[in-house]
Amino acid sequence: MENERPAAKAAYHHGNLKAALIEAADMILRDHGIEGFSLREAARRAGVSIGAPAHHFGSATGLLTEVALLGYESLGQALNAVPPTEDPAADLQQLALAYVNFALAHPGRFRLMFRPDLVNRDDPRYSLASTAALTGFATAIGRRKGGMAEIFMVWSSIHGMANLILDGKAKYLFNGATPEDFVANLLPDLLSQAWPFGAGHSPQDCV
Amino acid sequence: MENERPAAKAAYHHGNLKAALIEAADMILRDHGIEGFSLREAARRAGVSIGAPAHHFGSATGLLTEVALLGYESLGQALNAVPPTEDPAADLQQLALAYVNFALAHPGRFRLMFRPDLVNRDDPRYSLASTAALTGFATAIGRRKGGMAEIFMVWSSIHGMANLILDGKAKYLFNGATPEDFVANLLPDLLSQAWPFGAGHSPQDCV
DNA sequence: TTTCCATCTATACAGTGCTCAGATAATCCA
DNA sequence: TGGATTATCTGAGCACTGTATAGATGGAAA
Repeated sequence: MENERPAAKAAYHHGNLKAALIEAADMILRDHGIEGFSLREAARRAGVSIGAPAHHFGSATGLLTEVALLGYESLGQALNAVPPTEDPAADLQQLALAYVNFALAHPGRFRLMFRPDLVNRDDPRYSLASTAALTGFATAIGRRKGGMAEIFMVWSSIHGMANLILDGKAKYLFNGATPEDFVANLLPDLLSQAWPFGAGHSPQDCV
Repeated sequence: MENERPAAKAAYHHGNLKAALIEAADMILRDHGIEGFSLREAARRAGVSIGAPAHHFGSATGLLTEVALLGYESLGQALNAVPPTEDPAADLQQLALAYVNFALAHPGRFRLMFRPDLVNRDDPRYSLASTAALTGFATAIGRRKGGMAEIFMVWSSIHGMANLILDGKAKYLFNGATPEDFVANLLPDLLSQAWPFGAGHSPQDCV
């Protein structure tokens, strides 16, 4: 911090501005959410002039696209951290937990990743990062019962949970718990008791 | 149109500005989505000065809150238009269809309704409108298997579908179909085949 | 050393939400 | 009917935003 800023300010050429701006943008998302982001604030945090980001990213969308790519990468890591066991249904439940946990732990990133107006999806890296993050997830579903339709249904369910909780539409489930407590304590029970895709449920019986 | 605008321009007092601004904002959402909205553009469409809306709504959030209230009202109407039958599971499936259909038919409204940063949820009318829109929906779920947890799971599933489709994350299911075609033709099959809450599935077997 | 070029600064423009003094007219009251 | 009150709306101004462009800077290649 204290040994980078002066160097960055002293040097006309930042040296690593692109990475610094991505980092700064990600920090803004963490601190003030997606609505707190501005290209100028990112430039300010990197200790650089207003117009500097344009050279590296072209536009605000360009910078946010990079952050979204990192977001998908970190989501993929969180999902891949769930070790596959012999019980695909239990795995699926753990994956759901990891997905919701990620959304609550990184709401800014998560929201950005699904905002088509803020991210350039024509960037070929976007579809790569997006699918890469969900492949382990998709195969875990496929081990129970394949098909795009099933993957879509499970994903919808998980994604809907994350969004409803994140948007404050599920407060009646919290019982005064913090988001961390909710994911750690309440959500696992909720998933095993009422989630039709998780352990204790047999999708074959349902179809 | 042509007989309202001149009257609105001629008269210093608009006479019905509050309603006109809400209507204008809703039209902006329809035409250009949530990101195309601006308080100034709403004022422009109503043929009124920039500062006029502030008197009626205080802020942009104030105006958007009114639009969100209308949104919940129209969602409630769409869901209540689904007639209850003797088969609660089939009803649930129709409700899911209506929910997703609403989201795709009114993406601007739908997105606004779930944006906590754009809507004033402290307005007591918000929680009223929000819960009122979903009561019929909730009771239909309750007829199958009660409990807040089940309602949350079904809602999550439906809401997740709507969001993933709306955010362009389910294009692989479309097979080149338009959103209208998708809801009319493909989604019903998808729901009856892969949705664990719909007709053809017995939640009792799953639990 | 000198040229070249990527990088960054400075400035300007059009747009935004919000604030506030003042103009306007509808309404209420005598 | 006439006058005062009050809700309504205007217009200008402030601080902020993203983007475009001309020019300054200095590292790197020749």
